[in-house]
Amino acid sequence: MTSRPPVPPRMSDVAERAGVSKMTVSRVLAGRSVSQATRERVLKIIDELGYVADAAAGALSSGRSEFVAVLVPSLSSSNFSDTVRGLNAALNPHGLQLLLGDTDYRLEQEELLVRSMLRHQPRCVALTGGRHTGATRTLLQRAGIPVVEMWDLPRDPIDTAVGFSNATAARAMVQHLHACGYRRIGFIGGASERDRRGLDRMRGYIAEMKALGLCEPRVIRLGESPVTMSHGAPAIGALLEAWPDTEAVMCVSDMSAFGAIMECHRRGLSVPGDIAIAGFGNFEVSWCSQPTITTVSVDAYGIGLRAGETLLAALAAREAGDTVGRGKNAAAPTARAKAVKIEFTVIPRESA
Amino acid sequence: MTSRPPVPPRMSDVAERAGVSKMTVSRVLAGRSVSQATRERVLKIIDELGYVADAAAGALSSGRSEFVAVLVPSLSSSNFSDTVRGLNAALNPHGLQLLLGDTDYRLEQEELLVRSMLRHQPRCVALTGGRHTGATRTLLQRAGIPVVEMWDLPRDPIDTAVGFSNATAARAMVQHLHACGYRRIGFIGGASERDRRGLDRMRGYIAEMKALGLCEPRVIRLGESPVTMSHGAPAIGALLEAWPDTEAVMCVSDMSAFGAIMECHRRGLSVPGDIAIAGFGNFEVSWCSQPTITTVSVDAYGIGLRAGETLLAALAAREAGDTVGRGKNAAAPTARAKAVKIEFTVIPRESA
DNA sequence: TTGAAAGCGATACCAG
DNA sequence: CTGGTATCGCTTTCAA
Repeated sequence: MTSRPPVPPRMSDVAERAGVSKMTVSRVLAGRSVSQATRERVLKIIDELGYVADAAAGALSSGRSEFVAVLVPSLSSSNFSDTVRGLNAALNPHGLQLLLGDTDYRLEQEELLVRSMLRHQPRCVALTGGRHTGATRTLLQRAGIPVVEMWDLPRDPIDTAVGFSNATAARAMVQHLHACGYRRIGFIGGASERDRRGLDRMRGYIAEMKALGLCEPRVIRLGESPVTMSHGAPAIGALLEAWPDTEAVMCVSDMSAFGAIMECHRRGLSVPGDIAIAGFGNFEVSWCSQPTITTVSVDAYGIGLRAGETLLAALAAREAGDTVGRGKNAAAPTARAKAVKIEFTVIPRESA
Repeated sequence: MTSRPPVPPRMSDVAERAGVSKMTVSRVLAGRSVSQATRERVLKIIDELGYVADAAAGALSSGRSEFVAVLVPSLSSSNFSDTVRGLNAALNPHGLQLLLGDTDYRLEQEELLVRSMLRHQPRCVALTGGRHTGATRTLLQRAGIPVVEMWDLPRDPIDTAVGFSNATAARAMVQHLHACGYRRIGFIGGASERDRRGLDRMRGYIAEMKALGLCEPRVIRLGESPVTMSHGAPAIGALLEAWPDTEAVMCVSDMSAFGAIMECHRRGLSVPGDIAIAGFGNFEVSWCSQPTITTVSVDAYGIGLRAGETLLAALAAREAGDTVGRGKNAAAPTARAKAVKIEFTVIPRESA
């Protein structure tokens, strides 16, 4: 007991001390059939030695990792962090480890991250949105692994998709406001071209305003995505300056809506008395604030959960149909590409 | 051109088509000195083939990965997601990839995640808080890699720490409230024993109440961590029921404070007219809400940034002092364990 | 149920 | 600046 070896123990060390072969140790770790006595002995030695198996070696040898590449536009948005939680809830029990990346709403960044994550041979990939660079699509297709696109239902999905139409959801909100009797309705959102879901909501708003024969669209676009609470104040300020007679405002997100409502309070405008304000997302603030905020509820966690399940199903199908192995038939295109539609609901509350 | 091979190309394929050895390809990828002409040719082939290097093989061969294990109690808390952003900002430029884990405030979960992440041979580890299971400490020590504990300044750090004393910060807030003239001050926080930082804030509150000779501590503990906006309403309800003459309330987090303020509005109590309410964390809501919320500002992003820098420094020191190699001298304990103290500030606003 | 041998795909090291 | 060779630590595969 002079000094513990400075090099971490290997599987062969464990095997030696347990008087078995490496393979037996490997089987114990993988939970494969090994006699009860042997298993216990090996486990004991592993514990004594503090042995930690090397995942890189395992991945190289078996040709499969336990990684799932996950890309979201922003980790600070509760929206996407809920989706990540959902993904994790679905995938963790299957021993899969999320490799998380934050694209900052930039497609080039997404491409960079995909490229870098693909180096780890992920079992599958979850992306946000339906737009990607050509290279991203190519990379993913060549990788031949299941892919799911979240939060949108792209016309031409890479593989599978779990989401909803942000445009349709926005139209539903305009319809709701219209049904409430509002006619001069404005929209405030981010200025970034990169936030496709935000843009889709804006487009939905515009389309529905036209469809209902309401006033010309009144759109204010300001600031970066994701819009936060501090977005609302200047945005509604700009809106009211441009169109002082606006009756209702639809915001690209509850965060913005909250900021707008607070600004109205500061200006002595009552909500919805003087002006109605609606949000999007059903974030916690929308039902905790005073007044509570009318919004569109989307199950962000559920999107992650369903996306995870979709990936698991694809992996299972692959296991069944393939001889597995280092991508032998990996090129076989997932012919059963499907889309999972997530429901949304307009939730009328006090603010509109 | 009948059909593209279904198996992804290897480095040897690239080498062959470029008419060079694997080593040259490897050097090109690693950015080491290679003649300009050769480099361009290799790069071109890589692009044509869509070659993606296998990180597992690289890690096995070189004995080092590009992973950094990061564990936070919750990914949904903007607090920790900001810290993660900071870490990423510091580490990404150095080609390091975060391996993110969510412990859900549970030490056993943390241990599980550490164990599983250690299998990937991370270059270093960032943990949240100063309390861990014995096994976690042992695992980390045996791993012999730099470790940083964030958000706390533990008495006996595993290696290094970047944080502040939550108790001291809470005391500062009590002092501020006292200086404002409030005497009957209450505290509302979560009920979970697992949220150490929340507990430390509560302890700081109690200690300072005693130190200032104010009333007996008035503590309400309710709900799980992290406390969210919806925590505040029931919590302040309970507080006012138990001690109706309370003049000021200090909340474990801005989220809770916001919920409490909204509840006061519902009850027709003015803040701070009828009751003062303070938060903790300087979250966005604290300066966007109406009234703005008095709080303690902590640079969550900065904690991540500094933690990342601390890890980078440790890695650099290790490179310099060691012959590197597969953990040869890896056991050499980081004798220069240090702690980085992050400043906090009480920010007086409208609510208190 | 167990073991021996043969790689997995890259990098380190040493020559040239 | 470039190439050959020997691993790296594990799992696969096949035999016993």
